[in-house]
Amino acid sequence: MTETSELCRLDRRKRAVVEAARALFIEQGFERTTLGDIVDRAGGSLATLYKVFGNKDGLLEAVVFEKAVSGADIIDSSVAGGGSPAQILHRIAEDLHAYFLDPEVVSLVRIVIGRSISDRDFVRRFFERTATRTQSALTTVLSVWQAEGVAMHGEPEALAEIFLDLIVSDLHAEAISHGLGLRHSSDRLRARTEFFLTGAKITDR
Amino acid sequence: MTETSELCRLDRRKRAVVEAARALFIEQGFERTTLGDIVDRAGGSLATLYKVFGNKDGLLEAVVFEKAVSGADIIDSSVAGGGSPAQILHRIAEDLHAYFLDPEVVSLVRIVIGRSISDRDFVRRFFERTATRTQSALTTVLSVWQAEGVAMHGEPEALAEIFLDLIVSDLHAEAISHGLGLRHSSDRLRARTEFFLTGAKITDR
DNA sequence: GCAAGGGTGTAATCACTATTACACCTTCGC
DNA sequence: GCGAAGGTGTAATAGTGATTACACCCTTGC
Repeated sequence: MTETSELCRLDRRKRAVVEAARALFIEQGFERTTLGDIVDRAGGSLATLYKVFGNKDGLLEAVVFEKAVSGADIIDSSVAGGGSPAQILHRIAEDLHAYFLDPEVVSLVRIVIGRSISDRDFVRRFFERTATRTQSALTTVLSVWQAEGVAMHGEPEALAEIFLDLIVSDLHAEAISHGLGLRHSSDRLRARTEFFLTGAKITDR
Repeated sequence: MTETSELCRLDRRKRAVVEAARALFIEQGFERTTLGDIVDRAGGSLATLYKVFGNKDGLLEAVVFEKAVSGADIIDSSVAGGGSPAQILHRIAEDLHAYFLDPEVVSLVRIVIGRSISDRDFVRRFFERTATRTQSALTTVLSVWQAEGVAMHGEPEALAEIFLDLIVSDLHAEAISHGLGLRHSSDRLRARTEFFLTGAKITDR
């Protein structure tokens, strides 16, 4: 079987459908988007969509998990940049914030929350791949610092949780309030990271 | 109010419908609850429901805004209890937390978020009555303390925001993750309040 | 008691949309 | 070119559920 050509065609179709679906879900929400809308936008046919994704829920799954990236990679690469704990935390804060406030991510989160009422398992899998993993990555970073002799007040896990709450809370707020006049300036972010450093009694050097 | 007799019949009906609707919305979500379900549970008739609430959206509005209490009252009564700033903040934290983690409140928030995609105005009004008002109440409290000479590091408004993020973030997490193994112990709450006091450099007398 | 008007129960209406079925094309290896 | 395998377009199917219409039954003020 020379599947390359087969997969290629199918794959292109798949991708086009997922992309159209994502755009429409973000724009109008999951329930309000009809499969007809999606096919109109993506081209192709309803029959193919059903063959590939099974049903509408399967399509949502494909859309969501394509974008469900954990912040762990962001944290790791921020750490790799080197510097003092304070410098690294400032960098992590900025990078995470930028990622989590990406409008597409926010919209997807909003959709996932909406579905959480009827499908708990779905939302569990989503957050295991995103929030949970991000938190353990940060916990690890703090633990390592602690082992290296960096002074800090509190358990790494609890501190990681607090830090993420301070930084990512804007994602929650955005997802919840739909951009209700939040100011997420760079200064504000720096101030919060400083607040964290003070609260955790992490002294730079 | 001597109108009891007149209002009584209609009012009783109204209340029964709102109550049934709330229970069902919380249980199954807004979209999955049919007006038939509600009438079955509340008694009465579909015709009355339409006469009183106009349509399904009107009913949701009635349900949500009945429970949309701001945390401002909670804050005010915590303050009225007296004590040092630290003591008061600990009390506020506990009371707010208890209120915001009430399963009914969490479920309603989840529903509101779900609707936010299609109806921004609705969610705006909801959060203006709840979160926004809570935050200004706390800002006022901190400002007063500051004026009275309590040392603190940072603007009252920014600090109020941070405090609420630290304390109420569990509401977000609950609403978002649908109770994905969160531990919200009393110790954890106290630790976070302590963290806040340290970060804000508020010294207790 | 008794009309009148509000409340009730039921049965349409009406629109919508996921899902399936099916008969026609396209592509692609040969 | 050719013949499948797979893709496409369109038209059912089918279930749902908001909304409306309407004919009945209470309550209630007289």
